[in-house]
Amino acid sequence: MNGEPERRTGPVPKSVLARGLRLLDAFGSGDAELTLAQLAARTGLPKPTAHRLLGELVRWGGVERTAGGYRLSMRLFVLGQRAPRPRGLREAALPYLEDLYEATHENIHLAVLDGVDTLFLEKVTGRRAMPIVSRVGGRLPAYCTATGKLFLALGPADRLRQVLAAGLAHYTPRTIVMPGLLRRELDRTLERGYALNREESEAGVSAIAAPIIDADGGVTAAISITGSSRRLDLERLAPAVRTAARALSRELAR
Amino acid sequence: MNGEPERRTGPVPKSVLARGLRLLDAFGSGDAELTLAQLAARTGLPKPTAHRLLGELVRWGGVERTAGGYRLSMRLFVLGQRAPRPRGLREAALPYLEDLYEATHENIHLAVLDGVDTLFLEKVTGRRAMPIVSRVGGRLPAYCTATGKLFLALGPADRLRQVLAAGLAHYTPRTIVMPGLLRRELDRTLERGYALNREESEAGVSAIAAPIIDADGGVTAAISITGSSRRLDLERLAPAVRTAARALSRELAR
DNA sequence: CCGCCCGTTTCGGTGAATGGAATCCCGCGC
DNA sequence: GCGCGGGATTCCATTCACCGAAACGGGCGG
Repeated sequence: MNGEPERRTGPVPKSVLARGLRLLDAFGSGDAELTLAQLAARTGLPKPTAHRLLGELVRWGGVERTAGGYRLSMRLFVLGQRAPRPRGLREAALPYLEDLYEATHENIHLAVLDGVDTLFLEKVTGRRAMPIVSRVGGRLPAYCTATGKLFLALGPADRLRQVLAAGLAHYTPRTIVMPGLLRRELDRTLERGYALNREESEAGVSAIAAPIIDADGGVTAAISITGSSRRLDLERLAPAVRTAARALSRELAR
Repeated sequence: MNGEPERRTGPVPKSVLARGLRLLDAFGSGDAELTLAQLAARTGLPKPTAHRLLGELVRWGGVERTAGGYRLSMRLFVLGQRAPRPRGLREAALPYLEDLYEATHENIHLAVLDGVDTLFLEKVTGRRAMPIVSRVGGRLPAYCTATGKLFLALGPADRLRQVLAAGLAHYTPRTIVMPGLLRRELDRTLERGYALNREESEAGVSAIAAPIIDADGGVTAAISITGSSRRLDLERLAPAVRTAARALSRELAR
C-alpha cells in the first residue's frame, strides 16, 4: 500500500532497550524525518510506546523533534565518529585519497565489506567529478562494484557463496548476474590484482579499485576511482590506485 | 585515583533506555575500548546491570566485544551518517573544501557551533598539511578558534555571555582569556567579516575562517584554513576562504 | 458539520528489569 | 602449588518501570 519498505526484522523485542534502538534503526537513509505513526508502523510498536520511547531518545539528544516529526540528530553523528574501527582507517587513508583526487578530480572511495555489501567509509569528490549515488555510510552489493569484487576475489571462498546465495540482481543492463560469469570476472580480478566495474552498478559510471592488505595478507578495505565511462581510461589509472593502496597497506601494517 | 575524567552527569536514570544510552555516551573519544568495570564505574550502573545492557547493545550491533572489553562499532558510524543535519551540509560543502585544499594543501575544516564549542563536521587534510589535533566529530572552545569566533561575533549577544560565564582558559600562552580583549577581538572580526586564530588553540598553529550565512542572515557554519603559523600568510588567504564561504552560502540558500 | 487520522495522556495490571550475593576465572605473588 | 584480588558472569526473589487499550483533543478535508 505505502511505498515504505518493510523494515521489520522478526518480532517486536520485549526489552525496552532493544525497542528504543529499533526506533533508531527505523530511520532509513532515504527519510529525512518521520512521523510518530510511521515510526510506530515500521517498528511494530504500539503508538503510545513509540511515543514514550521517542520522548526519551529526544531527551538523550540522539533524536530531535521537528515540526511534525522526528529525525536523527547531530549528536548521533558525533557518537558514530567515535567508533574506533572506521576512524583509524579513515584518518590513515585520507591523505592517499586526497592525492588520488588531486591527480584525477574524480570520485575517490574508501570501502570495506559489510555482509554481502560494499560499505563506503569515505568519499572524496568535487565539482569536476561526475555526480554518483554513493554516500559515506551507504552501501552497494559487492558483486557489482569495483571495491566489492576485491573482497570477493581475494577473500575466503565462503564469501562468494553467501553472495550467490543472496542472489544477483540487475542494477544496470551490464550487471553481471550469471554466477559463472561472475566467477570468471573474479578470477581475472585476482590475477590482475585490481578490479573493474564497467557500468555494472550505475549506467554511464565505471570504476577501478585496488585492495588494502593487512599484515596477514587479508583484504581489509579497498580504494577506488569512479567516474564517467566516457571520460575514464581505467587501465591508465591502474598504477595510481595500486600505488596508493600499497602505500596505505604498508602504513597500516606498521 | 584513576585518570578517567568524571563523566557522570547527574544521578543514574531509572529508565532502561536512558541507562543503555548512557553506556554509549560513556565511550569518550580518547578510549578505543573499555572494560565492563570501567563502563560500570563511569555510568554509575551496578556491574550486573551494565553487563546485561551491554549484552543487548552488542546483540543490536552498535557495540562490539573485543578480547577483554567493549568498543563502539561501525554500525554506529553508519547510523550517525544518516543524521540529516550534518549530512546535507557536509555534502554541499565538500567540493568547496576540496578546492581550498587543492589551492593551499593545508588543513580545511567545516565547523558548526554546538553549545559553547566549535564542532568539526569535516576535515580535509593531506600529507603536506601540518598535523593538528582536530578531528571530525571533535570540538574546541569557540573563543579560541577561528571558526568559533565567527559564531560569537556574528551570533546573538547571548552566546558570548554563555561563553564568558563558562570561563576562559589558557590553551596556549596566546589564548585570549580577558573578556575585554575577547570582545575587542570579536568586534574586529565582525567588521572584517572573517576571523583569525593566531596560536590561540595550539602552539605554532594559526587559522583563518569565513562564515556560512543562511537566507535569514544567521551564521550556520564556518569554514577555515589551518596550518603552521610560520608557513601561513593568513591575510593572503582571506579572499579564497571568503569566496568559498560566500559561494557555499549562496548554494545552501537556494 | 462530521469523520478521519494524527498525536497525546491516562492508569491499573504485570512481567521485565533489578542488583546483592554467590560463583567462576584468570593472573600474580609468595 | 596455593591463596588472593579483581574482574566477569550467573542466579533469582522482589518490585517497580513499563505497558498499551482506551479515551481524549485537535487539525484537516470533504
